[in-house]
Amino acid sequence: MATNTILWFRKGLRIHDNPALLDACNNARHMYPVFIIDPHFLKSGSYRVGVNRYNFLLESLQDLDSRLRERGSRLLVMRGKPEDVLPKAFKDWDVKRLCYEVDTEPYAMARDEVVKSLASEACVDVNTFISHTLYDTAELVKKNGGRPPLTMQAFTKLVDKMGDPPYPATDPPAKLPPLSEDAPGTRPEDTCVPTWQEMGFKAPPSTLFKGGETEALKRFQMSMSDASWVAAFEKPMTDPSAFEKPATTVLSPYLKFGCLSARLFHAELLKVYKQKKHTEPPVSLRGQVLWREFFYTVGGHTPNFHKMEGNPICRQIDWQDNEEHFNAWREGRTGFPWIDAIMTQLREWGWMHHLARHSVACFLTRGDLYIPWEKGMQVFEEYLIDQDHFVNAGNWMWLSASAFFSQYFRVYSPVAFGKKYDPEGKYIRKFLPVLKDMPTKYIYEPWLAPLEVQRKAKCIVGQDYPRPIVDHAVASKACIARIGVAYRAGRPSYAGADDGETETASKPVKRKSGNVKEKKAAAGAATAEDEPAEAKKAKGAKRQKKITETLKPSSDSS
DNA sequence: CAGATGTTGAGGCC
DNA sequence: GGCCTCAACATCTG
Ligand SMILES: Cc1cc2nc3c(=O)[nH]c(=O)nc-3n(C[C@H](O)[C@H](O)[C@H](O)COP(=O)(O)OP(=O)(O)OC[C@H]3O[C@@H](n4cnc5c(N)ncnc54)[C@H](O)[C@@H]3O)c2cc1C
Repeated sequence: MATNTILWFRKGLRIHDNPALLDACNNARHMYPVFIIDPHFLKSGSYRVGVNRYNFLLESLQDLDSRLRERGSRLLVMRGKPEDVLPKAFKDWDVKRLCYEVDTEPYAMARDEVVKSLASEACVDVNTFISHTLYDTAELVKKNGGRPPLTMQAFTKLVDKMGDPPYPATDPPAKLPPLSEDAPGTRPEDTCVPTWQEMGFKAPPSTLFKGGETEALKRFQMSMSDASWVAAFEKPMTDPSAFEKPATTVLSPYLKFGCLSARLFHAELLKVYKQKKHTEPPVSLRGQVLWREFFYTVGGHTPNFHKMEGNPICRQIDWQDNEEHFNAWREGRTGFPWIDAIMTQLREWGWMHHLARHSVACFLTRGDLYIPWEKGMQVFEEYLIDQDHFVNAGNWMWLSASAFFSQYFRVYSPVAFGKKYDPEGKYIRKFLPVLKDMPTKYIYEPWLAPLEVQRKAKCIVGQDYPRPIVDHAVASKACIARIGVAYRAGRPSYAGADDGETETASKPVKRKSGNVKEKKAAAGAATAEDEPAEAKKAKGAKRQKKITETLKPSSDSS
């Protein structure tokens, strides 16, 4: 018997690969596609979202509405809280089934639990579908023995074991079940997509990227159309300073909002890979989609993933907040043009290249300022158009050497790193026009320019552009030393799992400290004197250096 | 338990 | 652009 259904959009702002949409159409007399906006939530200021991402969302809703209209339906943008709006709609529209895509973010899980119980009180069936991620991440965790894998290698193996993810769902019928036009609360003027002004933003959006499924598919097709580029993609080799044409796909905001299906992306990549020799995860383009899946999997199954405290995989480090330094970083006035340009791109575009994010994240945390990674994550949360809870937190832990990555002594230089890609500083000149006439020689270090040069460039350091807030050489050394102390003081609590310990307090590392130095000395001597020249040529011996053991660990007292 | 490896370091050298 | 060294962590493998 035909019934009335609600299709509740939250993420998954698309028509393609949308199993919840198919289910909501199934046997439906009237289907009500709903998106709920809580205007007070936004205005209360407790929600960290800037106008660029918010407007991207509004554009995505607008596009969704037109695509629904092409199919004889339309989007109802309801104002209020889900726990008020939905029960009322159940009654008003005589709804028997609520369909939506699963969202595993903590706040979404809590929200959906409340809605589920309200639906059950109203005798409304709830059908949910996993289509934001490639897999059901809970299944991945189960298959991995009940805990998420914490390295990309382990994760890739696990995914291999799982087999290919579900193929994208079929397209919905050309004609969707219509709304009942006399249904209360559905008048177009009451349910249209608001503007950013109506949502209380004062300044207009400045990003170049337009939201919506139409734009997502266009951009996706564009990226995939160059099969050689797709097949040869190697993430670490891409250029963070490219801005005329970004070096990576910029599909992230579309994947974040579900304007583009990750499964469609993945399936199309496999098609290209069938035809061509290709790179492999983690560096390949498919690898990038797996990184997203990785952070969703770990994040969705780790308590307090977005915090240091109470987070079992996170190193407990004695970060120190410093308001002055933090504000300088956030506002792009650290005095390092490479850093400040990236932070400007963040505010203006809401998107930066992955390695640009590395540069500024490293600088804020383990590289120079020693400020808590959570502070940086919150700034990204406000300004990124692709802000994604688990991905953002996971990458911030990575960069701050708090989880996943532990080579904290490898520090990005706020001067040298950018220069490698963009010796002329085009990227800096683009985002920091105050430096546009600074000679190339000084573009990464304007404080070194003689005053005469600064005058000629119409940019006096300390006046038109700030002096550097730290001496990188000094600051990075201090950071490395300090993190070293924190590392030696304890390990994240998950590490206790091996020997059955599960308490939350970090436990000290058991380690004999004596032998480290001896090894170093011996190895140094060996490389200098004893190594035959041809040994150096050993194929693929990139890191084979520390050669045959001339060192005897014998005298190593315990 | 040593040795290789880990998406993406810098700096020197060729 | 590749290779080496700097100093040095965690994890996997045989
Ligand atoms: C400190 C920091 C914070 C970050 N915060 C976010 C965030 O909030 N949201 C976000 O989507 N990405 C985040 N990233 C990851 C990465 O920088 C972006 O996903 C990527 O730059 C987006 O550009 P793209 O779509 O052109 O990437 P491509 O290289 O074209 O990759 C394709 C897709 O793979 C996924 N992907 C790529 N790299 C990563 C990664 N490292 N982790 C997870 N997924 C990845 C994205 O969905 C991306 O769209 C962050 C990185 C860092 C270092």
